[in-house]
Amino acid sequence: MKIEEYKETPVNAVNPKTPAPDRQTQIDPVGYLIGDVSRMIRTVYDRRVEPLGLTRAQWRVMTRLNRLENCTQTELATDLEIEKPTLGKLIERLEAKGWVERRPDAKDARSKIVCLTPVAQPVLQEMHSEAEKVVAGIFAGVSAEDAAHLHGMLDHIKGNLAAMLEEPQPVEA
Amino acid sequence: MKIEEYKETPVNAVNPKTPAPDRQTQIDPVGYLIGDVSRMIRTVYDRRVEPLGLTRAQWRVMTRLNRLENCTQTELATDLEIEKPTLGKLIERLEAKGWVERRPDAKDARSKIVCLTPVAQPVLQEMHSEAEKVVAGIFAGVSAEDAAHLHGMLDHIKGNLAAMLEEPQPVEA
DNA sequence: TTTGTAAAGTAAGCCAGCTTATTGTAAGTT
DNA sequence: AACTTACAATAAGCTGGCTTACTTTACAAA
Repeated sequence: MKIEEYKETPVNAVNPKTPAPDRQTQIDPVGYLIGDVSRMIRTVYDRRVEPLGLTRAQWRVMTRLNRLENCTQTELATDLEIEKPTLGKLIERLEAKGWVERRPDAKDARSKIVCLTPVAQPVLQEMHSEAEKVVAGIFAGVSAEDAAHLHGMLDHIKGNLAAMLEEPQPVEA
Repeated sequence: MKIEEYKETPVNAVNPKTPAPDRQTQIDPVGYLIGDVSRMIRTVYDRRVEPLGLTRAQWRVMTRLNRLENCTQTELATDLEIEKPTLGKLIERLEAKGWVERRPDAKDARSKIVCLTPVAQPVLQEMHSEAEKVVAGIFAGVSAEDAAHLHGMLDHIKGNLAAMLEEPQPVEA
């Protein structure tokens, strides 16, 4: 996996030519910052976990599986918020590596139970320990108050976004 | 493009079984929140722009191209922070739709100049107008002070992340 | 001038996401 | 009991990200 370069956030990538309304001049770049931070968090995790032989999508599957214990593919896909065919392909690769098994479901012949093999345990241990270090590093120098404030604002913004997503699709003229 | 479902942020997807250190109980979920918000912003844009017949990756290309005017593929790829082959495939599709053209570079026979066609203009107009509405909606109810604070904290976190990305790869035992 | 290195774009091939369509099984209806 | 509907998993095929390897051209150095 590639180690991404981190250049400065582009000052304004969406509305370069629009005479920006005052609110926006202050607010707009925050959108990009959020995207940058989100992407960088993923990249830091990726880099730490890559030596274990896992891709991002794969360790997500392993982690969830560890929590859900034994479950069907559909349950796992729902929990991961990915589609069933996407998960199916991921499981194929993990099965090929011997970290995961598919067993028939005794209660329903349609479904298959996915479970981790013992081989996967040490890998999971490493993942946990790396995750702790990364979280600590990300919030270095951030006070609990600031973290709470950040949380509150993101929550508010998330609420706005959720509302926008529930609106019926605006029909373009 | 699919309209994503927004369930609650999973309380703790990385370290479910770890007895979380105090700082973390407060801080950890923020990482997920950031991811959620980032993803939701993208999805809101996607939904608005989808009726124009563009995917996310495609409108990103169009928008940047509008700012950079005429430029080579390499320049554009660098600006978009994607790799050249990735951009190449995107341009192929945009060219097929008639929104973009590749012209030989008079100054360098190796490179090609990418430019928007007149057909693309109305599409860009729509994109701008939608982008404005979305930005306004996202920050509804957020004061300028809060926005500034948010910006500051994200900037700090981004700094931490940048430092972590510059560290040499920690060798796994 | 020739030669060697570097850069622009493309080809090929992998991973991961999606949608749509199929197959097989479960379960509910008549 | 037969039928229909719903659901689990997969197949097929698209987009979009990546890397590695290749071709063509530019440029610099011998």
